[in-house]
Amino acid sequence: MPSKTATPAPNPAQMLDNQLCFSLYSASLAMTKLYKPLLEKLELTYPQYLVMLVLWEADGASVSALGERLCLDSGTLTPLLKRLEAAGWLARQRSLEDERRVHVWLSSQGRQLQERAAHIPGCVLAQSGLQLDELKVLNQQLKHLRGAMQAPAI
Amino acid sequence: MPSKTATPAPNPAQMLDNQLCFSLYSASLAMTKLYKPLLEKLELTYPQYLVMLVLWEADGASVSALGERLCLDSGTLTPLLKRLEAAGWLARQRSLEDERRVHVWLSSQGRQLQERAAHIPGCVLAQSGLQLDELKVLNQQLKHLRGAMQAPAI
DNA sequence: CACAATTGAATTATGTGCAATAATTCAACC
DNA sequence: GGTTGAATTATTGCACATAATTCAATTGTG
Repeated sequence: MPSKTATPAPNPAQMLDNQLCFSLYSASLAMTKLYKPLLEKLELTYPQYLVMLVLWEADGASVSALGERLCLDSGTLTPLLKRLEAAGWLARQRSLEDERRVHVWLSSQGRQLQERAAHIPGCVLAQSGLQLDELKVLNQQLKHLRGAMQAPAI
Repeated sequence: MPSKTATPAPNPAQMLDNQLCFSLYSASLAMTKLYKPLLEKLELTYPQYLVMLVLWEADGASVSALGERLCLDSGTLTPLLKRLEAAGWLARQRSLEDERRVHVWLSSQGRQLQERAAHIPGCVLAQSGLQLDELKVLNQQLKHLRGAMQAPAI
């Protein structure tokens, strides 16, 4: 029943509990699950919610601008945007000036959704059990980490 | 070209840069991309690598034990384990004591892979630009956050 | 022992992420 | 004006994640 050779080398650097990557990964999945019941009422998925956040700040952004802001590429965004368009939250329109570009415009329903979603950050904060200060610090640390990881290899 | 009503209410709580959820989400995706070139040489995906980390610590774990450890369910793990089995890293075997259970055993190649993967944590640490201390603190904070988010709603 | 409830894994359907490729358009040059 | 090269989006294929369902095996209860 036990493996022939017991764990050959209990390398601490290879233990799951010591992996920042796993904490990040599992915390991110847990966060998505936390949002799910809140977003279901708006009929949004979590990545769709992120797109709406961007559009509430910058309506009319191009697909590539959305991608840059969210660190996602068009292969992810195009079908996602089509679903948001089918749901009536926005419209995609090819730019007249540069027909390579596609811009995304909120519908009036899409703009109204901002108010209906205004309670969500507070709900999540409450559920997380963190103080606002802690949250801000962690947010900064994670932004810093993301920046470091996106930097080109030396 | 601009939207009819300019941003109706610039609610700071709804701005992308203030969302811990997005920092978490984007940092996690960036982390996966950081691992990708390292794991490609071992022909593992990132979630597959996590499974291997668990098995190197606890060979013969059941599917449900793996799921509990990794916060993943059988719908994710079953096809993933089948791919790892097809690649020759492990074997799945139904328990004789309780035939509902399926246990996962490393092959000798799977055990040998641990050494071939031993350099990865160091590579990622170097690329992240963090000091080991910072990393440990962040790891603890994220584990705490995950725990809070997994706690049942009040 | 009978039988309902529970558990564990697999299956199915939907929605991301991402790499690779294709198609289209724009800009610059000849 | 036509052509070439770069930029941008769309498409395709694969691998997760998750919820919901199904099915078999086990456990608990009387």
